[in-house]
Amino acid sequence: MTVTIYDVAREANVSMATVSRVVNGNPNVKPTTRKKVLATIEQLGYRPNAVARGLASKKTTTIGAIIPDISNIFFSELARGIEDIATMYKYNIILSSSDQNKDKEIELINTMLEKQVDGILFMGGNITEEHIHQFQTSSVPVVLASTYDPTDTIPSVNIDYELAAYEATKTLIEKTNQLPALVGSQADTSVNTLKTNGYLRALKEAGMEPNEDYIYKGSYAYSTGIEAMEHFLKLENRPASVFVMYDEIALGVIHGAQDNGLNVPEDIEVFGFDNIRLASMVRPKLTTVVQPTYDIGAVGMRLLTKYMNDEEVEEKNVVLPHRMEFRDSTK
Amino acid sequence: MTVTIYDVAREANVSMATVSRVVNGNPNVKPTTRKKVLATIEQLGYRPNAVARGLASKKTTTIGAIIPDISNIFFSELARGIEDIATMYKYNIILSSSDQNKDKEIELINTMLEKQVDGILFMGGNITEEHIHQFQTSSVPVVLASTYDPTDTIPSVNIDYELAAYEATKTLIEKTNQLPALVGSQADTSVNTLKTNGYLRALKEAGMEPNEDYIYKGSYAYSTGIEAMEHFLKLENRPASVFVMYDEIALGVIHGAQDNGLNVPEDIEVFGFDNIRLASMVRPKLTTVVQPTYDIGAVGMRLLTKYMNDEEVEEKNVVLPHRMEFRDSTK
DNA sequence: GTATATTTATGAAAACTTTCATTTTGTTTT
DNA sequence: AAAACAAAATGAAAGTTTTCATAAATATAC
Repeated sequence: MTVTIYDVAREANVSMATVSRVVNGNPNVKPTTRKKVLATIEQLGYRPNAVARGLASKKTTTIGAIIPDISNIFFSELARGIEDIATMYKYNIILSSSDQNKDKEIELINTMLEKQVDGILFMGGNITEEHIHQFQTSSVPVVLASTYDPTDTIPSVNIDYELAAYEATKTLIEKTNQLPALVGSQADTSVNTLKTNGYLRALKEAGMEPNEDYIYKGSYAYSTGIEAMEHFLKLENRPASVFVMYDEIALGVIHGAQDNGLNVPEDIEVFGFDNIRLASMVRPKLTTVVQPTYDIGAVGMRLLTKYMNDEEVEEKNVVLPHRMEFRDSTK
Repeated sequence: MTVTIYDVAREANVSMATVSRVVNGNPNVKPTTRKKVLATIEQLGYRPNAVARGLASKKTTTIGAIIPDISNIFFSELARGIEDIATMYKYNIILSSSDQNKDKEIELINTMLEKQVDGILFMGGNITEEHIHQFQTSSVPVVLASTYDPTDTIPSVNIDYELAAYEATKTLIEKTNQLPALVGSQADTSVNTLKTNGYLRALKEAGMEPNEDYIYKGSYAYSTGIEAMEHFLKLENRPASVFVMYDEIALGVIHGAQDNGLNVPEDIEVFGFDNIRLASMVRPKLTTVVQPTYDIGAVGMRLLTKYMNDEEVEEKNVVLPHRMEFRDSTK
């Protein structure tokens, strides 16, 4: 039914090996033979079977990408960075969302290894010892993207989340001379921890004591920002500024303020994190930490290709630059 | 190096066939044998090779998804719908962005067929005869999602875009008694055509003539909305309302109006399309056509599983319901 | 206890391509 | 024309699993 390399070989009066060479562009084929084989391929409508090729060559030209949630605007942009570079290097991507659920993450890693991917790009929440063990015993290279491994064992691409959060918080302190609030996600992920640490470090450096009332953590969602603002407004003294760990939540904070009659930034300043596309699609436009989202994916993928091709890698743990973009949600 | 089914068979003193049966849950294995095999598998760390399995069984439990742009918030939500159902049925997804470029689309279809996917979920721009020919000669089933095939040849999941655009436009006409403007994407895609047709039909029915000055089409981008608004404000008479073919562009329209001192909806009413998450993350919240984005993906994937399992399909071309959600960008 | 049916296990073939060692063909040199 | 060399082509193995026809073992019926 389906045409195989064997059919082509028979029809063109050559061996399978020759057909294989023609298909793969190996130069050791006489031009006339190549022409004949190509014609037969065309005529028979032969299409190489990548599964058989994968079995024979032990290369699938497919990589696995494990991502917390593809419908999340941050990760979908990151995914696009991965994809563009993957396409450039002729790889396909098996993409799966893990919801940062550890069991699902481990399961996905195993499924991908069974499918014989040539490499894995992992974006996750918390890297546990079990993760590291999986990665280290993996038969193919693994690269982390936007995912912090405290042991720096696994190759990775990140920004300095702690530093960025520190800088943003420090800026708010300098602007207002008051204790900034912190709003974020309560999920137990390394990135969350780092951002919180940066916030605390800036406070400490300014001689400020953290105030529990000024820290609000909920789910990773716009609504968390609304809730946070409602919480702050119930307080005797509401904060003069808020550092928000994610832009999407920051939008909620802004709207929570506005919906309660406050003006941003006059009454309260808001500092976001990520610079998702929405950040400048909102009024006032959001001041935020710019993270090169697309590039994290692209550089991560490029790093993975280096490992897959056994190229020399000069920097195993890449830290990309971040910066603060001052827009209209801060004074 | 890697342990194969053969190693397990030898070590457990059974045949490969028996190991295969244990791995695949075939009941024709004596419990004691199963236990022994399982123990050997555990001990040797055997992991089935899905590529070899795919070659032998002619099933890869992988489907291909071709999507215009994974970083687009609409498609990433659709992708999540696909993924959740795919996971439910134990399929993995090879996901690729086509940028609605026809050559790339065709190339991706071929790559995926070479990789022996069990089915293809296609989201694209314009379905040409070449597409249809590809799909019809494909060895595996194909389902279209949010992609209109004028010939209704290929199974598909959509909403009635023409009707939805008609209804939205009609609503604006009834509210304002004036000619609504149209803002959208100029890309030559079937969905764009359908929406434009719906707009024109509502005009015609109200006895209104389309006015070129009131139609602004640009790229699929927030900035197009800003530009459109600037264009309208240069006109002698600016429109009283705008039907926008995509929410993201509609946000641009709203901000373009606001940045020029207009109030929405008092000075100009804005009607969007899609109901992306951002629609209610903006002030004023966007009135829009609600499209069940996630469900289009989920239903599309479910439909594909039916074709892959040779199940009976009662409805080849599924049309999901849409509705209008009135929020604050219309009076 | 034999015959029959059922369950369990097996060996070999099939799936399709790449790879590698080897042979054949063709060209150049002397 | 023989020898040496390079280019082109080949055959067979390897890769790992599923599948199918068949065999062996066990259970059931008479």
